Amino acid sequence: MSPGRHPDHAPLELERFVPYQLSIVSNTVSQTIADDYQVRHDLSVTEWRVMAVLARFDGLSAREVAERTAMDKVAVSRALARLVAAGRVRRHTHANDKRRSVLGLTAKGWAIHDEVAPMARQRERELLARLDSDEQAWLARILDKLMPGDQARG
Amino acid sequence: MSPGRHPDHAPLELERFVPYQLSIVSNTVSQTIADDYQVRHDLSVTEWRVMAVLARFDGLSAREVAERTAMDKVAVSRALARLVAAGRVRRHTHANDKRRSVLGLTAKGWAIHDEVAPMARQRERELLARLDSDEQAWLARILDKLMPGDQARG
DNA sequence: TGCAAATGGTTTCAATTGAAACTACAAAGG
DNA sequence: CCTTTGTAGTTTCAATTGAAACCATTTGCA
Repeated sequence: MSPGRHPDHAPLELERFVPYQLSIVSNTVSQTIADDYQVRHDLSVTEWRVMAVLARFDGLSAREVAERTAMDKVAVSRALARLVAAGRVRRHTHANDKRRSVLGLTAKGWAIHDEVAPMARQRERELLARLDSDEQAWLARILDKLMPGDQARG
Repeated sequence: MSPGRHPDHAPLELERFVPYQLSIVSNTVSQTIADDYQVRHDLSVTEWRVMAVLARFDGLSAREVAERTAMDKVAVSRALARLVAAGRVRRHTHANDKRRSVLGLTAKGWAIHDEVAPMARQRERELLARLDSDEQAWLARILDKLMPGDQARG
């Protein structure tokens, strides 16, 4: 290598670089879903994730919501503040630990959930419709393997 | 109300919902790359993308950079402002159109590129190492199909 | 020509986000 | 008890981002 020069630059081909592709695909998909119904309900992606988790697991604390949504506790705290203010989530204090909150969807929250969830599934279907069934199966398998926290599982 | 599942409402299983998985995987991967070298060089992901594109295509305008990085023009403008200020990108005005800029990496820009690009590839390899070679091949194919702008190509 | 519309790029202002500090409560050890 | 340390959750402040307005130049066309 001659001094002071950079002879073999081997530039990255962004459009074939997997982390870049993932980011583009992910952002496009999330944006499509967000545009469609979440803007309509004045519901951010983070808020929707919190609602989705509370729909499955009633009575979680904010920390548990954070764990299950892969969001940090500040983001969860802010999402919850909005959701509670909007009457979509109820929050009361844990009987045996006054630090913890006990969270759940209200009737209004369920109503929104029941409208948004099928739509989200529909968007997922539309995304997957661009793949044939082999590709769909491989994608599911690949994403399972790439999800963090899955390294240990065979 | 007992804690637990609400099967009648068909709650979304976030961890099997493809858009969610994509977002988690994408963010984790990008963050890993960013932490590693880009923070070290005080280089954001957007700045790195601009540099990667200019490494391949010398003399692009800002708009062309925006097209090739899937970023909006405001983000590109800001990234360029920082890159030019840091002496990593040179910018001059197009001879026949004084609105357009003509962009390229400086020697300093190339030096950073030549350090970051191999590292980015290495991280990509580490990601893909979690998949077997069948899965790697399918992932490449699937991402190509899911990349926006690819719908038309058969 | 001359003037409206379009284009390339930047700036502004408000909303969003992230990191660290902070409050309140709980648990554990002396 | 009382002090230290840890945990749940919120607030604060600065940095980042996005949308719209903006400026300069070019283009289309009467």
